[in-house]
Amino acid sequence: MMIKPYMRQGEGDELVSPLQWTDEDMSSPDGDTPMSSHLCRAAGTNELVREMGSEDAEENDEEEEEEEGLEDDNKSKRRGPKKKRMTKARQERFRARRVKANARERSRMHGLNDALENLRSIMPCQSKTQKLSKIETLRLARNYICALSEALDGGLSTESRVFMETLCKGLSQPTSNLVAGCLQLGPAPSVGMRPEDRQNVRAPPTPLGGMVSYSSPGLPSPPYGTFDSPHLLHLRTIKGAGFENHSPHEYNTGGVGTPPYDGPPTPPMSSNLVPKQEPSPRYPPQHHYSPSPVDQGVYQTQSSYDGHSEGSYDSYHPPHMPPQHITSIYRD
DNA sequence: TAGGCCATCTGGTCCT
DNA sequence: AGGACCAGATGGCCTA
Repeated sequence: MMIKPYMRQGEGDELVSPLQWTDEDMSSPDGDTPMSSHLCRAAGTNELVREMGSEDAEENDEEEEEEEGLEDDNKSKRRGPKKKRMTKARQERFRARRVKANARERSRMHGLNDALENLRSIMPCQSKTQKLSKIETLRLARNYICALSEALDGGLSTESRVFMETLCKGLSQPTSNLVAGCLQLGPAPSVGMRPEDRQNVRAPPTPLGGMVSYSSPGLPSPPYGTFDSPHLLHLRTIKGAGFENHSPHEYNTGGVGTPPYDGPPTPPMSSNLVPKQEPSPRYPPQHHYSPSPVDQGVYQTQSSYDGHSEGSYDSYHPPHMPPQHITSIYRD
């Protein structure tokens, strides 16, 4: 159990949140520095501290009920709405509310995480060793939907390079590598994979008779997961199928300063893709994949993801930008 | 050690 | 009044 800074150790191992602190907790050992230091640390705000004066804790209940709603005569007159004094009774109510609200919020976030986990579970790429982060899960999900939509429209083969490019758009390099690794699995799907990931490998009913073969050479043998091709729709491959769909994610301003998501495809699938090679044995199964400088050279191009805050990630949709044509040396 | 990711607490706002 | 939702703040954990 993590000990949160705003918690204190209870009697046993249990942790006590500020809202469960007793009055004693709210006073420093010397007795004159009440909860302010705790709560300021806890919430990054001193609003509560302002409301909950330490003197209130000294008052007995009768005084509290009596004072509630009364004005504080001896205090200087201040503008703005008067704040009710935080009596002991109000403190208790406040704590109870806060504790309940915290629990609800926790529960809500857990629900959100569960939903995200469900989403992860249907993603085409899964790895037991490299869990997709929340943001990457959402990005990949969006890409996946876009790619499948394109495939449904018949403009994109699920085995094409463009399909993978679409999947990798805006993803971080590690995630792109994961996707690429999933797609690169050929006749010997287990080669270069971690043992725990190998069991995930399923032979998909692809026209190629195996896993979607899609690789790039510099791709080190990975902690990659599997590309769950049965998810895919295997449509006819359209020769020379360009990348000219018009879903919003394809529009970008290009170049540096491009909004995080709508930039050019993530490097691994981009212009540097080279013919497939045997996975390198230099990445032992236990080693978490970390591209060597050489490998990075293979995969690293301008990433629209890096260097941008995530704040504007999904909010930016250049309205009337022409679709980007991906230049590629790759040929189907 | 810096940076990414995460869980949690918190106060504000909106809605019922 | 109370719940849902949201965003900010904070600190722990992990990895490069």
